[in-house]
Amino acid sequence: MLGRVTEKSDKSAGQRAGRQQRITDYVVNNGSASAAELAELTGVSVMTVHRDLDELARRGLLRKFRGGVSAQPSTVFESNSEYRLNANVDAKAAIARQALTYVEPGMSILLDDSTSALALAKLLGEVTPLTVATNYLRAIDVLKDVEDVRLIAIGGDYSPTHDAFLGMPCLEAVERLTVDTTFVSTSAMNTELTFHQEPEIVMVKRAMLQSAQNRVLLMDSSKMARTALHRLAPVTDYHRLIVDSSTPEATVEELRNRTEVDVAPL
Amino acid sequence: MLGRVTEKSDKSAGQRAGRQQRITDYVVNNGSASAAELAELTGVSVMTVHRDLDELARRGLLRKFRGGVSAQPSTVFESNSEYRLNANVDAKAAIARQALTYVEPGMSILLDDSTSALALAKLLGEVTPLTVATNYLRAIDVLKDVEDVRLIAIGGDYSPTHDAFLGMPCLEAVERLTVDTTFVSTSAMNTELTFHQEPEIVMVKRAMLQSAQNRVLLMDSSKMARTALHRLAPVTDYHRLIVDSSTPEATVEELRNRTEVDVAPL
DNA sequence: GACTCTGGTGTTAATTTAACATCTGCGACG
DNA sequence: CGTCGCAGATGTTAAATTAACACCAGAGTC
Repeated sequence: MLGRVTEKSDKSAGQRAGRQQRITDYVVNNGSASAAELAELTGVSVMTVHRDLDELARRGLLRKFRGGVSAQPSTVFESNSEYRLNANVDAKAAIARQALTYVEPGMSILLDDSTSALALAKLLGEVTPLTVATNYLRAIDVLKDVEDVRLIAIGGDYSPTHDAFLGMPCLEAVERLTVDTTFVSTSAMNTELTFHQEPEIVMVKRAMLQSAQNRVLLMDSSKMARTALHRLAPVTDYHRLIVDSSTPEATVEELRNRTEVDVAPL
Repeated sequence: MLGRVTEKSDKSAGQRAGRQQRITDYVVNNGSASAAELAELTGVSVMTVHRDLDELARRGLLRKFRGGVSAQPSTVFESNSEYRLNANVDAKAAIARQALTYVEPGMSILLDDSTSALALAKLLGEVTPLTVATNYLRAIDVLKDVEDVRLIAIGGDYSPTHDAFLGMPCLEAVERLTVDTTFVSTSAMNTELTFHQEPEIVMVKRAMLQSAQNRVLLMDSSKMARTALHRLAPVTDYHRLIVDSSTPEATVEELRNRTEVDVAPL
């Protein structure tokens, strides 16, 4: 408690974010860690570590248990909103750019709570006027100030890990809509099926697909050749599939047997 | 730890159930209590009280927080499987008896996770052969040994508070069935609508109603003139409503404007 | 009768938490 | 320009909770 003065004096405010990042990295690397261990690592009291861990656990990055914390199983970690936002940004941007070619002024579209859909949302200002419905809070934040976009927020139970509105209220709201095109993404797919590990999310995505004339699936190559517990829909249910350019050629060929496939140019 | 010998010696085994009952009563009366307080009351160690409280909380009877436990809000408490089993047994039995008149040999029926449906399950051996599907574990236990009843268990995520299988797997299983008659109950209704406070349950009941040619609602009078957060279905969606004889005559008349109503004789 | 086995309980030490205390910027205000 | 108070982050302390182990009584086995 005395050898810490040097650390504290350099910039006493706002170190919290950095410390939490350091904690997260350490735990993800080691699989788990005790509170005392992390206090040692960060040079801060055990109490403060606990406060950090509470926050990180609430955000869905780590899992807390008596004796310390552990990293989330990868499926959970990767479905976390914060994590996803930083993964494959270039591929997602390219996919979104390609998807934009299917958006025309005057259309109504539905976006799910995926980072790919968010990337698309950021481009939608280019083809106004539009009507856009989504349950993804980040997309809502992006779209709310765009001129000539009629934004319909789909409400529901707020989920902190997804930063989105889910549950039955969401399902009912989606079921009452019919749009021209739905753009969705998901966390896992192979050449036959799309999957997701969370049943709540599956139900929302299914409802969204049902509510559209046209269904477009946005998938960056990191999701390919993976499965998850719950089946979402067969690939043939989508009218079009947009993938990024690092998707294996063989996979693309396989997919072309099932539906239209666009490879988004970088 | 020494003045307790008398208590321990009278019958050292199996006192756990009684003690937990005493704890539950005390907490429900007082609204809340501390672990130390309950240790004093029951004459066991704080550790043992904690173990009891863990179990009671897991069963959904009490809510645990740091510093003690509190009673569940009444809506939660009343939707608890254990509680419901002991409420209005006579009315439920009479309703079940009446409902049985709509069951004929050879039919396929669907039962939800209600005590009324359980009461009906207990009578089904009288009109075999039957095909019975349910997601309620207690009903499964009742039916599994009945001769000439083909029992279809509807699986899903197990919910300890309901003692039933719910969630998406359950929904999908129900959607794949079509039965002659569904018997359901719910926790609240007025003369126009039926309600339930839990969205998961609402979805399951709705799916069950969809899967049936014939929909029968079983309601004892304690559920009348109450509402809950989520709407389940309008009264007109049910083909028949069976109530107990202590339902107010005016209410029965109102309901008769909307659908067929049977008042079950005691 | 001695043995094991199991389930319930008590004891202890470590962990976690709530509540309070302290410190540090930072803006308002005189 | 000082200082007042406020808000946010952190440390301190005492109490609550827990895991792990120890203990005991009854049921069954040999």
